Amino acid sequence: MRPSIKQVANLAGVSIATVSRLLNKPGSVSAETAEKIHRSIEQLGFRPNFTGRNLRAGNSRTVGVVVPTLSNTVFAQCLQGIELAARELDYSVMFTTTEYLPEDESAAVELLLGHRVDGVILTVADAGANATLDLLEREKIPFVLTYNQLALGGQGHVPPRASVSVDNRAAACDAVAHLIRLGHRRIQMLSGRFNASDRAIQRYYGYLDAMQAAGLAPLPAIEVERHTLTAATDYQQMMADPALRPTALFCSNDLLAMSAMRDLRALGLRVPRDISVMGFDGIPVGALMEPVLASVVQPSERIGDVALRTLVAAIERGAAAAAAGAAPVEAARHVLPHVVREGGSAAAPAQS
Amino acid sequence: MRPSIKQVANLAGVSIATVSRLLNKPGSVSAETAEKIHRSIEQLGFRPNFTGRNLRAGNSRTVGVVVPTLSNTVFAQCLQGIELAARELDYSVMFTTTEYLPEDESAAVELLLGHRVDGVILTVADAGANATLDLLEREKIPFVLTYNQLALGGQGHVPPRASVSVDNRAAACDAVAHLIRLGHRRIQMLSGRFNASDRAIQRYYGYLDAMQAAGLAPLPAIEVERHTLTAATDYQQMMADPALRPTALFCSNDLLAMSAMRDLRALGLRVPRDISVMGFDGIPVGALMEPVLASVVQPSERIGDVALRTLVAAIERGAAAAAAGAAPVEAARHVLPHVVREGGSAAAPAQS
DNA sequence: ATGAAAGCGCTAACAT
DNA sequence: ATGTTAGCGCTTTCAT
Repeated sequence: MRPSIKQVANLAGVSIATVSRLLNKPGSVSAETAEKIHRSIEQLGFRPNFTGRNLRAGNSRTVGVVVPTLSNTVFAQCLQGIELAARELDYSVMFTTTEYLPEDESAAVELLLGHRVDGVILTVADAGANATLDLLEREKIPFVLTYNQLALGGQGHVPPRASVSVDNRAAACDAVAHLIRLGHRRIQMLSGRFNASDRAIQRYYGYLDAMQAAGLAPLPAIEVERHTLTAATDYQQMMADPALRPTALFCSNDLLAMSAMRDLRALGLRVPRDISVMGFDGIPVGALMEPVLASVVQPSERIGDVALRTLVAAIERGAAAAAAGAAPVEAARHVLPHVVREGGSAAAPAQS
Repeated sequence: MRPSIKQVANLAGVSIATVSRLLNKPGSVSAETAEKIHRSIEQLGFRPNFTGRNLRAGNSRTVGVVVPTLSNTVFAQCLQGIELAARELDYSVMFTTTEYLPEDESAAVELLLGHRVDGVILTVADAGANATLDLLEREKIPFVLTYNQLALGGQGHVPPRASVSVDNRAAACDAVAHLIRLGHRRIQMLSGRFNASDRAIQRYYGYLDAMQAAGLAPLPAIEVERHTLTAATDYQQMMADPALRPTALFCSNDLLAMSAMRDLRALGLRVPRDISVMGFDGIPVGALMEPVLASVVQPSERIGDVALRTLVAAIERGAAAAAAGAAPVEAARHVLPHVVREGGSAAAPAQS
């Protein structure tokens, strides 16, 4: 067993209370006792046990993070932002993945709650009707959504929920507007499964907005399984037939866009000469490619950073409120700015 | 305060021990008591508190993970592999980043040790002489290195350390041999800072091996700050001058390779016509580009998976050993296979 | 300035 | 099959 505060106390010839005091407010211990204790700590290689501390304190200075996957750079960067900020604020991060499976969302959160994390940051498939979020709410655990965007004031009582994201709908609209400005009229949206991502739905709305604003006929979105276009036969047919083929593709995320470009090449089509492609996310590698992947950039690392700070603020506000008696929960809805990155993958359509 | 085992016991009219038993070995509780308790648990929304359990048990079923950054997909994938395996084995993951700063390595590990993680998975700058690893060893906390590769039997007593990686030297050698086979003779290696990555050094040795085996004159590596080639003036000069310019570039990682390709384009050079580029890591997006990024693929997610399983095995072996009295530490050195991915970015050099 | 003691939630002897 | 109790490491009254 590792040395505990007790061994330190024994060795230093003081009570455990004094050791604890030295650790927490060093001012309240006499210089010579402090000296003795420090020596004992050194000698034993003592390290305070957070488990004991947490049990006593009822909080863990740990936040839980739940994201769909780390295979998508977007979430990796977000987690990166969370971790950096957490370290700065002296919080630890417990991390889990859901693989886009809603049932795993609740399991993940259950586990985190078991660990008594002080709060949770999560990206869920659908923030609208979500049992996991309801659970969090029931348990009065502060949480912040990332990427998910809440529909403002739906039917019935929509509880206020904190979130950090871009305005997905407006961002998508800007992206499509960019394509329209380039001269495209037949624009097809390619999307990840709507039921795995409420963002994708918002982005489709943004597509509709832009098309309608320009008086163009919107097309139904083609939903594809994560990055596997080959399975989407309707899509393949559309691409193979010049009459059906759109002049531009708007993809709900960059990975999808890059996969699409690869597939188009396999079909003998050239980007942007034969068809333009625009993505969403603005992952860094997109800017390294040739042509540069046109995309709408969301500040993923910043999203993580803001989410963590928002969460910690809520945690500490909550703790203060618990101490004071009141419990005013206020949910901040952070909408971070997006930027349209123009890129060689989106150009004016060929004259036909 | 959240409901504890005590409230459940009260409500069910049994002792806390009985509740605990139901939770741990349900067989030892009568059907009707179980029924009562379950109802109470349900009613109170009770969830076992791991903190209490951990304090008592002396272990946390949590592993710590320390990687340089999540901005490099390689580490994100590795973490993904770790998380998936951890979830399968019912372990939780506490995660930290070092930003390639050795001093942050120890801080990170200190923090994890404070949380009493049962073991640690880490990628350090230099696994050779590393204070953090020494600390872990002193504390007898099982740990597994990822990506880092230990020099076998160095001078003095080299403690056996577990690691999971590819054979960086052989892999780099294979990559360069591929370039040589294509006809290249003047091959320059571009590398991340050697002092931030012992892998980079191993890969440089691999480069030397391949060059020497082919009777070619190796060039000193050009070390660049993470992905910023623009600052490397010697490199810029070399590229600008056709007489100095190598016919192929071997980069110590894919991000670097992709940055290099971008820069070469800016210089008006075309890949692979004017110069070939080969990377290392085999990140998935490399295969989506055109030309496909030639690279040597290391199975990052698998590295994470194997690391976690190795670690858990060590943890549980350790626990068993502690119970039995003996304490045989055996360090497994997993060398996973790499694969050379040929790609359009590496082709035969132009006749000159 | 320091110590004694209670208790956070839980499990594991040890009774019964 | 169930209850009683001690104790994991720590902080925090309450005394002194």
